[in-house]
Amino acid sequence: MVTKIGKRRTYVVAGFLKVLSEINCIIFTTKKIFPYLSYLRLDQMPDIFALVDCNNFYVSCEKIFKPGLENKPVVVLSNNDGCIIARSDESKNLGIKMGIPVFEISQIIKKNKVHVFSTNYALYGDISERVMNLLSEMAPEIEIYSIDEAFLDLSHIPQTELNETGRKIIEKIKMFTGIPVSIGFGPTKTLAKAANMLAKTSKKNQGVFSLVNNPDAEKIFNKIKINEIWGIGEKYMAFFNRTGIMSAYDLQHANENRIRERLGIVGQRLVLELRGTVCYPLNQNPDVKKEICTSRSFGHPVTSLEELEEATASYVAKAAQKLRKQKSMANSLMLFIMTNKYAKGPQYVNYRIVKMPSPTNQTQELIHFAQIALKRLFRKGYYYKKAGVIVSDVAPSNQVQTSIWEPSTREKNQSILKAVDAINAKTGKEQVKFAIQGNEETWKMRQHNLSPQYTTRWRDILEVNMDH
DNA sequence: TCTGGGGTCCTAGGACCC
DNA sequence: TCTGGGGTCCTAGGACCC
Repeated sequence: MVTKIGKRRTYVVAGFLKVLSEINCIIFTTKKIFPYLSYLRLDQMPDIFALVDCNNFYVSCEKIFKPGLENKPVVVLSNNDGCIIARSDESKNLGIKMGIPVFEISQIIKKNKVHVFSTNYALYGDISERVMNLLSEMAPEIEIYSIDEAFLDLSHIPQTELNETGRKIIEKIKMFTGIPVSIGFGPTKTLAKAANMLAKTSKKNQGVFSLVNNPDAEKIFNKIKINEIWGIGEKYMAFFNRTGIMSAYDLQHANENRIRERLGIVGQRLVLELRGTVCYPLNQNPDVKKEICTSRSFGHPVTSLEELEEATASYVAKAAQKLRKQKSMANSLMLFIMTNKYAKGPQYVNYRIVKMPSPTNQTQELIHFAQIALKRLFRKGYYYKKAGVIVSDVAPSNQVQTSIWEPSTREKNQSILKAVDAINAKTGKEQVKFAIQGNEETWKMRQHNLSPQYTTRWRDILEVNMDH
């Protein structure tokens, strides 16, 4: 009798899967006719997602090479030494909030001897790569989601071994890179994210938490506040609070169709993911960017066209180099300049979009178009604070349509730029650049507390004194 | 008197993320 | 004195086509 039921079950499950795969085909062909079905993505759905997140990543990177910072309050600042963008636990306990301008808490910093670092992307980027390489070895599929986070497909791990696997991963990352990480498991990305938050917030979880068939799910979801859920920001929170949806539990049991009416497909996916239905599969090659932005605030207010020309040319050069690195070309370029929105003086914000005659990734050409845009944008008599360039409509170089308007100098310039990129990559900075980028860099951002590039520049590598 | 209907593509802006 | 930077996806509406 028992075996019969067992067999029958298997049959039922197999039949269900078959139906599912058929639905899958139908959905792909009819998605356009029934867009409301588009939340269903039945291709490659892992059963168990893990989210690995580095704890206080930038601060942890600084700590690797300065063991004396252990148990001390540490913060890392944004570009231009403007805002707090990373905090050690000790700094969090001092009440230092994420994202606030550093001058607002100068008293707290002084009084508690908080260690302050300028942002050091060269270092963080390199450490990140090491962490991600290790993670790739430990899972069949991985999606690098940000500089300090990755989703793993751990469907092959038995549920009973999840916690142990999590602890092993933590140990390995710590041992090989010195970076502490936390891990959350869940049947969807949204739930893995939530589990990760719980892994971090409770000491007794020791950095690992699973929401895969968790028997206390109801109690746990009741405690998760609506704004703690991945994908819910200020506006959505306001909407949910108005409708009386305050916790993850409330949202799980909300009327899906009503949410869909008000928040569209994004809202509906939130509900489904919380219920355990995968709407966001693992995305394994998100690397090629669709647009590339380079923008900076200036260290000092800028008034002259010449300085703006230098600064924007430098930003364009960076963007062009990123384009070449991912083997892409851009069809369109956007340039913007703005005054300091916090200052009292007259304000000016403007942008200009240039459609280029043929797609390119050559610095010279892009600078040329940016300069045209800048001359049209520029107004005398303002104190400019920030400028930036965004190249968009990006396509792979080998798929680009050639045009009869293509400059005849392309090929020659291509080899020049190749050499420039090679030299600059080797020295780790802009050793070779275009004359218009200037040399003074009077506009350059402030970075008063920059740590050395321990892992990416020869002269910054630590020396160990064997005498002690 | 009376003026279609269905579709695609593009873009700007909004919302979110780290 | 001082207030970051770099992305993605979705949607509504306009332009355009037949």
